[in-house]
Amino acid sequence: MTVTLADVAARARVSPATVSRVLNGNYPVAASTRERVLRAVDELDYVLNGPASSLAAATSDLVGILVNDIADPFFGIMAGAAQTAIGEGASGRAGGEKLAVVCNTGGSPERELTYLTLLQRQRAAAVVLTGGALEDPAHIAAMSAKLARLADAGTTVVLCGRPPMSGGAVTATLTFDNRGGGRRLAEHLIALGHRRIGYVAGPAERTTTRHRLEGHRAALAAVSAADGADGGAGTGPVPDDQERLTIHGPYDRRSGYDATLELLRRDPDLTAIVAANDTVALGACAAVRDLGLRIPEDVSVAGFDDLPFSVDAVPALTTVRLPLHEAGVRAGRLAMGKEAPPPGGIATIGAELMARESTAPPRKL
Amino acid sequence: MTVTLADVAARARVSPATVSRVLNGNYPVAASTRERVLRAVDELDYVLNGPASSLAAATSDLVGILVNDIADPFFGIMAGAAQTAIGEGASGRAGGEKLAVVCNTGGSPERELTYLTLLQRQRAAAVVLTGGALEDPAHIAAMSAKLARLADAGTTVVLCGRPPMSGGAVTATLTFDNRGGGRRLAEHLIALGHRRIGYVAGPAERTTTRHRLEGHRAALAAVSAADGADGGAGTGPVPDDQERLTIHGPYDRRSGYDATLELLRRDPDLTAIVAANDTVALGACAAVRDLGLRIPEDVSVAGFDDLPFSVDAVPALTTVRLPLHEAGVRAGRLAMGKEAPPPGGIATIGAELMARESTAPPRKL
DNA sequence: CTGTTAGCGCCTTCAC
DNA sequence: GTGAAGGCGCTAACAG
Repeated sequence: MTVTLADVAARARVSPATVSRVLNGNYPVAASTRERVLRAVDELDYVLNGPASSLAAATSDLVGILVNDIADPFFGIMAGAAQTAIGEGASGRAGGEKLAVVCNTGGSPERELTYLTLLQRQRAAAVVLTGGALEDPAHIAAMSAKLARLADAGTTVVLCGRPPMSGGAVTATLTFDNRGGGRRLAEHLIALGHRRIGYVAGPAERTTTRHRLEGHRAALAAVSAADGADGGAGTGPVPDDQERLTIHGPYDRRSGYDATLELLRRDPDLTAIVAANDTVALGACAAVRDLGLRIPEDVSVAGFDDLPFSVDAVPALTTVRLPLHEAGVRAGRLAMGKEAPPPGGIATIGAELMARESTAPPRKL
Repeated sequence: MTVTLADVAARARVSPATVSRVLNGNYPVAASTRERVLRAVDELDYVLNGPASSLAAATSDLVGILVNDIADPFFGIMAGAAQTAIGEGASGRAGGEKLAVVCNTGGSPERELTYLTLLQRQRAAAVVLTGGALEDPAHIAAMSAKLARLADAGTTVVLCGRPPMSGGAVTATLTFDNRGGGRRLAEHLIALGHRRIGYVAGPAERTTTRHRLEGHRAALAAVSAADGADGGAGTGPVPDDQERLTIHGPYDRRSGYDATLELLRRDPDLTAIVAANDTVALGACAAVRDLGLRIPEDVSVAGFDDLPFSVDAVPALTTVRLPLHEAGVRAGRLAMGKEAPPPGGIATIGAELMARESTAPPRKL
């Protein structure tokens, strides 16, 4: 029924081993022989049996890319870039390519582990984990163990936009400077004169959430110390109870909307809202407008990530740019061994402030 | 080094065959035996060898989902929904799950075929193709042939948000009513009084592009016939040369921006711009604003898809809603055989007009 | 440079 | 309900 390597060998009048060699291209074969084999492959419309090949070779050409939310362009951009970088070297004829494949965990720790097991089962050549990690100690331990096993089995592990993990299982880590980005964004608002700033944070247990928030708080703490109790140059002092001005929620539009309504209810004198990311910021903008307030005259709003739609928001969204595409490409190359890991295995990727129209000096009270 | 099924059998004091039976769960095994085997699996931290298993069984648990652009939420939402639907039935312990995996073609026909070959190689259990198809006859023929081979090998093929293909290879097709959506959107604008409407279309050779445009043109042709030469109730007659008011380009923000500038240069009297999708519409909005025109007072703008950000655009974007999530879930279930195919194998999914603030009656001249 | 020989780890009839 | 044996299709030493 299905044509096998032996059939090709018969038609080309060579041994199966020779066919295997020309197909894998990692062994010298006479040009004329190769020619004959390739022709037989075409004539028979032969397709290699992946499982058989993987079984015999004890490796596969599968590369897994794990993302938290495939519907979020934040992950889509990174994953697409990584997939492209991995798919390169395509000889057109589906020769030695890897099958780069993205797996959507939906942010669920169980599914994250399940996917890793599934990939382990397939003897994946490499695994790329993208985006923030969960801070639950049990889950971290489970992940470390799982990654260690994968590495043992020869799978390359790359982290992209994710904090470093202890243990030697990880080949390379590309981590975003979320803390620095958060800090610079807050400093930008402070420089404009803002002191009462609401913060719509992401899910509490995620590293990305914590780091961005820490950067934000650090900037506020610094100005608080400098200004003294009188509030310095800005509109009053930095409020003491930052917790009250922070609301956690998922990384979606709805969370931004609801949290912003609540923040402005708790403290109608807020002059700015900072959101966990651009999507959340969009929701925040909608809430501000629905309250009859203007952006940025009445309330400034800022996001994070600089997704493609952010520049088209009205007013254009002030945010922090993360080089998602570049990071994805690099992660892909790292996973394929096309690029040497950074010194120490860890590279920090900068986050750049993009000051646009959604932030401005606060209205004088 | 790596623990095999035989190791588990030895530890559980049963035969390899028995271990296989409890792992696959498709054969009666005594409860006590099963218990013992499962314990051994846990103690040894055994992970099934996928390739070996697939080779012996001649099937794999891999399911491929092909998308044109993973960074576009249009595809992300469908793919995520499909992946979730396929991943269901997870017994928690990575038992009988499928490995649902998304492949990004980047809209390239070669990569589409390459991915199918790769999936064929892996003996994928099912393949879901999402989004519009290329209309190049050669590519269509190649795709049909490839899908036929996949189907022959036992792979289920499902089309989601894609036009039907001839040939019996496809198990089920879910196709969007792009034509109807385009028509209803145009009718909405016509009812508001618009007659001179610019159209920023997608890539010329894609079915989605053509169908949406056809719907649009059909509505205009109808009103043109009804109004007669005097222009009827609207602001003047429907222009004859629709080609001149149509510009093709990729499905991205930039294309919308550039094409809109060009359209308004060609005909400054346009009262509305219709975009191929919401992302393009965002670019169109930016261009209109940069020309110093107001939306919708000076120019109405509309999109297609109703992606999550569209409701937060300012003004909120009039668009056509496609039930992407529902379609994705259904495609996933179809791929898993959890749901019977629609009668005739083809189901058309409706497209609903979402009239919002970015469209209004044209200013009187 | 090419052919021969063993398995890779598992599933699946068959017997019991 | 369980064990024994053969083979799935390919690759990787070895020879030659």
